Amino acid sequence: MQDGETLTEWQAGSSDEERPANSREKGLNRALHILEFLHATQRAIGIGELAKGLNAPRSTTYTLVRELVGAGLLEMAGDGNRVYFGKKLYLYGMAYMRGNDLLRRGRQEVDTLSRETGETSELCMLQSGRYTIVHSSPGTRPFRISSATGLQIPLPWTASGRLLLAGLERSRIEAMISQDDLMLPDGRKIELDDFIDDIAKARVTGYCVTSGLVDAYTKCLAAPVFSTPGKIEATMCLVVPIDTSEDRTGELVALLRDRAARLSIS
Amino acid sequence: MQDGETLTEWQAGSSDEERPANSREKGLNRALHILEFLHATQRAIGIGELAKGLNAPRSTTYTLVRELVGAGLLEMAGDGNRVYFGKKLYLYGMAYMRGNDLLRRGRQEVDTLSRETGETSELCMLQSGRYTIVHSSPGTRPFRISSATGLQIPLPWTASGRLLLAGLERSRIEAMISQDDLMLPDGRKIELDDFIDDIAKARVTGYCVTSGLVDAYTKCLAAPVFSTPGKIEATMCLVVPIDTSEDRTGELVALLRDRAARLSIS
DNA sequence: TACATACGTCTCTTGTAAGAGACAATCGTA
DNA sequence: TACGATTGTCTCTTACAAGAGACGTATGTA
Repeated sequence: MQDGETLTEWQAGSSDEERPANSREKGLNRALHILEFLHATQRAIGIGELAKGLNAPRSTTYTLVRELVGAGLLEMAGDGNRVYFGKKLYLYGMAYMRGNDLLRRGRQEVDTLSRETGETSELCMLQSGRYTIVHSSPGTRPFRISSATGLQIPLPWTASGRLLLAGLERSRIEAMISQDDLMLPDGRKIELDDFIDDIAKARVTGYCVTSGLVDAYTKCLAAPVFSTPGKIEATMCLVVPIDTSEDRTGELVALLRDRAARLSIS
Repeated sequence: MQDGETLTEWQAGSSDEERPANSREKGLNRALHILEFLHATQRAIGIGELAKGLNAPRSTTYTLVRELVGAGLLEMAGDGNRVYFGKKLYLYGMAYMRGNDLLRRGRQEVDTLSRETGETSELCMLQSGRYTIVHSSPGTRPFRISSATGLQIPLPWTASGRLLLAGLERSRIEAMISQDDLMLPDGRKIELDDFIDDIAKARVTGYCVTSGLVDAYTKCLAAPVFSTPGKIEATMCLVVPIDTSEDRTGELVALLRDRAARLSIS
């Protein structure tokens, strides 16, 4: 996990946060931080460790955890003094899914697409300014490139990222992308201008393909899902081996665009 | 929905709440109430209406909703001034599921069971003292008895309820059951003593069947899922037409118990 | 046995967030 | 056009929650 400094960065959504001092913090905010922290760690964690990770006072953390456990948003994990997400969050999440056509149908499309093609398929969305894998279905390859639901990746590293930002003004895009985001895992740096060009291009062609960005072995194909005409709400994407032939890539893109379009009709 | 009075009853989990007065309420609690309220209504709702429903001050409600929307736990629904659950809750919920073997495997078992039998199948758990359908799979009957995930039903109305309470002391059971819970939808009343007898019986036999409780047309078969030996963590259940033959019922119970036991090995 | 860390609970103070209520804007409807 | 109802924002006060820190206990390890 990151050190204390980065704490403020993955705060809740709203981009323009005022930072008066390290004075007292509202309980609700602390609680939201706790959830966000658990989402990042992806496993149960001790309360002390939690307090340290958030640099929140221990006493406050104990109180909050107790309240959240009481409400069912958190649960004490098996061994006794660790906490993780609770059943209530699962129930709320399912309720969200039920009320959200795009998500519900998108999951199905992704599942069938990966079954049909044998490739890893994903449904992606913009979530508080970050690229997020909302649902993914593994594919049948021996070396499958798995990526967990909820994983967040810098926008410039992905084909979907280029589509999700299509239609936004340059200034909004700049605000969303940090210098770190432009640095690929292997050390290469993407130029902001190139990235913005890519976005414009993706917007026109209606799809996007990137090769060897997140890792050296995969290609990423993405197609937009529209909510209202012109507004890209999500993307469907396929993650395939980088040596996939031109022909097959073309076929897959066509299929992908078709399925994504089907989702858009909503 | 209920009137303002019932508000205090479906508070967060902890059973023993002190109620000093209707003085100031903590922000976090208000927020938890909002989530609980949305879970009950199952649809987007206006902020004013929300404030009224919770009898919370309007100004506070606006502030909290803004914060929760910012954090992604809530989203403004399509038309503009209604709120409902947000993407974050879905992501947290999926994370919970991923970290929870019982739930993950339970969902699969339920799905296959309903496919194999053609009957509606459910995975149920005790959630903050209430019987909760955690996952359900429709079954293939023309008149299927559907019941949404997250639905909460009084414990005495169900076969699963009898199993989930097995092993608790009488006093704890009494504390969990209100007079309303003992009143069936058709007006009949279950005697608390009968209910507790049923629980003891279910505990011994290792399954439970109830007929025509929630409605006049269905029978409910349930089998326990153990986390640690002796501790019932969940139940699997089948909802079948009330005129299902003795023989078939027996077969189904056997199958159900087998599957539930398989889940227990965890 | 002593020492250093971590855990969970409690008490007390004070900075601040919850809430009352006023305000302007936007409805519908008579 | 006048009306009542609803919506979203803002200001100001004070009741109260966030936090510092002490305490007792349970670890591990030298």
